[in-house]
Amino acid sequence: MADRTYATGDLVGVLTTEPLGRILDYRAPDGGCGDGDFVEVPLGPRKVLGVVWGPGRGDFDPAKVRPVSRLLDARPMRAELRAFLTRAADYTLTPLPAMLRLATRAPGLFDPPAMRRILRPGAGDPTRMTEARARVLDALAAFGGAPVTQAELCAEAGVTPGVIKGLVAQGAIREEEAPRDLPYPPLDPAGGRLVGAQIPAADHLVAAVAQAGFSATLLKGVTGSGKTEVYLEAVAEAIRAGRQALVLLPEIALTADFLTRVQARFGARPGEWHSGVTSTERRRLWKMAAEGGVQMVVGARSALFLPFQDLALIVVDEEHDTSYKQEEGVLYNARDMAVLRASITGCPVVLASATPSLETWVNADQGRYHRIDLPARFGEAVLPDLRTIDMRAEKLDANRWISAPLAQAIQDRMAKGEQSLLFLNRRGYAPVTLCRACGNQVGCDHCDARMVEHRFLKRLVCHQCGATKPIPQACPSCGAEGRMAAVGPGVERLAEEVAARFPEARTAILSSDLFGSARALKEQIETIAEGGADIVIGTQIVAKGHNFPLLTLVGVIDADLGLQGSDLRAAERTFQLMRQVSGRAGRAEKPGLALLQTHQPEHPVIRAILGGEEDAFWRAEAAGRRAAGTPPFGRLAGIILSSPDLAQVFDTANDLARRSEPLTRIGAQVFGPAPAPIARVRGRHRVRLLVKAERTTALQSALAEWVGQIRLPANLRLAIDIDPQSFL
DNA sequence: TTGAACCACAAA
DNA sequence: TTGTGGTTCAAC
Repeated sequence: MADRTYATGDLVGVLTTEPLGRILDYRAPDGGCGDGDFVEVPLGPRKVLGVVWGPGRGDFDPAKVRPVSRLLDARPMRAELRAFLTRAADYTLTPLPAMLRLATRAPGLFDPPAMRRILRPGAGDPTRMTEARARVLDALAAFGGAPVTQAELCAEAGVTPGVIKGLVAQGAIREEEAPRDLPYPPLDPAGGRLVGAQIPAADHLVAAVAQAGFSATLLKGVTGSGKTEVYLEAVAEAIRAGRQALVLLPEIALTADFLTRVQARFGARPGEWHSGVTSTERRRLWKMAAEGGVQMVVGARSALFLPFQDLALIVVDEEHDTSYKQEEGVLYNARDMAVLRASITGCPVVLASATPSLETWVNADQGRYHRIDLPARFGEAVLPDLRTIDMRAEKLDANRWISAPLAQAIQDRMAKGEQSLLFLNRRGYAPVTLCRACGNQVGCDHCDARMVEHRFLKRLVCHQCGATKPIPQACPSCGAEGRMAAVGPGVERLAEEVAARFPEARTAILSSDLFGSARALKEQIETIAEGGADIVIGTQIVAKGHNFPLLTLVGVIDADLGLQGSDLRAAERTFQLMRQVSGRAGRAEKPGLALLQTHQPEHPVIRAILGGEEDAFWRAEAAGRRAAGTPPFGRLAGIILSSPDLAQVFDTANDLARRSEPLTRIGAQVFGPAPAPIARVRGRHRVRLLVKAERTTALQSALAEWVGQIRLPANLRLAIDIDPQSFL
């Protein structure tokens, strides 16, 4: 769609961020406007943000059409981003205004340009050189003349503002006024040393960037194979071409580590985008993305909606990670949307993982994606020796979870000064608190979830909604005193067992809820990497890209955990998690060992993990899914209805199920309604329907027609989840 | 999403 | 009659 311009008074369509069903007609303001212009328009008694979205439809009473209030001071939204928002809205069945909100999520975007104070090297010398002052001047020089704020310089040099003030007073640093939103320091693409198989892999990606058309590549390589270095070469190519690159990471906790690596490679930090970034910084990055003042952005899934001026490459790192799926508000999978954006933009997308998702594996297998396999490098991590411990043969005391062979292995590592990691994917102290008198389990008051004891917080916590309450002395159900018992292990409790059995060991727990900030977590990780702990106890979080060079043993406390339930992806997820976690152990000079405690050592997933026959495992999974007609060979959509009124949700859901004609017409099946996996969350009852269709059908339009048949009661919410992560 | 308009009902 | 709370509707 080519951009049009409109003369003063012409009818234009404006998309606002208000949840209205349609694009509204306005009159172009004095001086005219063009497609993509950010505008402020009157809406009822209010003024709201909008984007000019094509010519007006002219079907609204001309006397009631109001003029655009004003043009906002921002680069117009490019046709490419508008097309992406439209297609993403259509695909996810999300109203377009909600999509626009995702793309304008930075405060103060349209404030008039403001100035702020920046620092530059001055002509004078400090009267007295102290260590802190030297650090400041070094840090300032390191910015290479790029504008720096006082806060940035303080952080970089590790000093308080007082030190800088002193240097300013003495003329060693000069203060200047500069526009508030500054370009990011330039990245230097030169350098980059690759070895072995990295070289042809990087060549391929660099060529794809240079060629500048859409292509999708699966970059598969185990931890330590140098995936990151390889795709950073593709980023370097984008920078050399004066264009922009986006790297998506699944988790904020990973960004700090990653930014350091980028800085080491390119000499400066890229733009950083996620929920933890200050609003000032977000506004700066949003503007610089639009103006070309940032060459590389590292971010969480929402970075996909930034208004890049000239995007040349998208990388989705750890593409299999489930946190790419947005599960609240607008429901989308950032990995899939990244592919969509790349195809609309016409640039390469690289999906990187050691353990790709089945969808990506199939796409590569069928030739839709190019596939590059990186072998482990010499001297780097290699897959450890994997063995199971059959827990049926182990007789453990009550409240003990570490088997004798595992304990012995830990003892051996300690004797050698090496580290062990115990992996248990359960936060808190104990997953269940029950009354020994009546058997009642303490649940959340607002959700149908059990509350998890967190001894660290001295409270019970609902992992669904976050509500907490004190650990009861008397049973809330039968009133019996002192009969409450903690049942089952969480990482905190496992730590207790470790402390009892290895009193001389230094232990560390890595669990997402134990750290107030990403920084505290990073410090803990660094301490461990430097050898500050003998035994590390961790949840999921340890599976994600942290390197512990001294680690040679991984003990998986409960390898069966992920296999429970009838979720289709359970096998896939367990396989990935076990591979990732066990991949943490060992390097060539210090071989690693991974011990999986399991009650079902003959389970096909456990055997596949042990056998290391990866492609065989994927092929078997793919065959199973193909036979069942489930993704990626069929399509699914989840419909979640929620309301405080239980009867109302069921009535509406049954009503929907009865009117399934628009779906059966395209050969789709409707299952349900059934209570959602967690039937009540935050006081709202949730009911779920599942729609299954063939891959090639027009599922979205049928769904829209189907849902459009019924009028929703006021406090009932309906969410459509295309390609749900979990389906049951 | 927001604000205004509308309606029912209770208090006075 | 006034006030209050909840629901419904339009917005260009």
